Amino acid sequence: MTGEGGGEGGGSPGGSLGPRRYDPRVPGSKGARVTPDQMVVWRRFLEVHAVVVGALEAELDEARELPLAWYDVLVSLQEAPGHRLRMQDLARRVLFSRSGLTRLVDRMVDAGYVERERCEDDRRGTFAVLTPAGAACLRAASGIHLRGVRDHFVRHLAADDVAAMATALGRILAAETGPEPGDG
Amino acid sequence: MTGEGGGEGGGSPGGSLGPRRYDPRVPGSKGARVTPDQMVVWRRFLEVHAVVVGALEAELDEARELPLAWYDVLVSLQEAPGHRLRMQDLARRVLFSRSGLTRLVDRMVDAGYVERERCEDDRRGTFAVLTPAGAACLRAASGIHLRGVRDHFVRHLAADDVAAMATALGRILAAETGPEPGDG
DNA sequence: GGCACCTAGTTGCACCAACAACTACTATCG
DNA sequence: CGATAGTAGTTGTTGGTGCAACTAGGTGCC
Repeated sequence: MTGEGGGEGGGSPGGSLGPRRYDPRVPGSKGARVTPDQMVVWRRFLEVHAVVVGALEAELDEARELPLAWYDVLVSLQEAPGHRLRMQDLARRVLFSRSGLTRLVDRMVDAGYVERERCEDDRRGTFAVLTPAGAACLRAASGIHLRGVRDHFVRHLAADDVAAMATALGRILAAETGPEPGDG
Repeated sequence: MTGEGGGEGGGSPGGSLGPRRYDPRVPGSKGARVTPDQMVVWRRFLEVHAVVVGALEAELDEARELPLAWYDVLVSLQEAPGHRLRMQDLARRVLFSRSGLTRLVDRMVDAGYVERERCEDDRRGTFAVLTPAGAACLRAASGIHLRGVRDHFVRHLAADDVAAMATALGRILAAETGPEPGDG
């Protein structure tokens, strides 16, 4: 999935897209192209993401009727000072659009896990605040989630895998998200 | 983002969830909780996925008006013998549900990239077959996509990163897709 | 102080994906 | 051969997600 569709027709980041003659099965491509080894990593990366996230979602939903997106919101609020976050900041954290977060928070308010609170300093703003019920839900869910992360993901990683991946992924994040790291 | 309250970057664990010695609910593996280092890898994994896939989707859609899911289907068909695949096999490949794939193929048939073909051996079955237009679309798109994979992902990986990640991710896949992962 | 411009959040709308029910076909067993 | 169970694919329905438009409030500039 989302793997190679053939080869690469040359081209540098700023240059023109090149010709379309190539053979994906010839490993002779080199230079700035994506090598087969690199493509294997990319494909496995996608597949692992799909499989592991799918498993975590299923477990969390089965055990607690809790969608993974809800869990993300609960974690973000739990970690925030005062257990509250402006909608926009929360949206950035959980990688949602504003509108998507509005609806998501609507549902979580209905469920009693979150409350909205008017921001006094900036009357445009709204805080999403974790309720006791939300915190309790998170406590109960975190065990399930962490167990899943361990069983489906980190359990298979040796110590040097962890180190190597932390470094490599950190390098990608640093480059892709700009000078400031995405987490702080 | 689907992480947990554990600390990031080896600093203090930001939330009340992290500093737990071990969770008694964790079955049969005392002390084998998720360490902060492991949690960092998991969170970065998720973040990299979101950022890189988002960038690739945007580039492909901007340049070719081609959703990433369409590209995945084109790639799968291109790689298949006879440039055709049974719906079910295709669904497994692109990690879609049966119904989702039916609708997706509907759209791609409308676009002229794919054709349906009755399976003679098993009259229940249907093949999705790549059309010349689909192959042409894929050729044009693959350059953009591969460039994106290189620029946003593999470019940041050293040679031993590639080796380490291929091994580690392969181990996860083998474990998660081999036996039934029905933990819970 | 008033107007243009910006930001925060919500809502209308369209699209997309999954679940479950359904049709069509195949395989198994008596 | 006919009944039952199982498989392949499609369709009805439902829920979630993003873009663009909209409202409300803030900021800068004169």
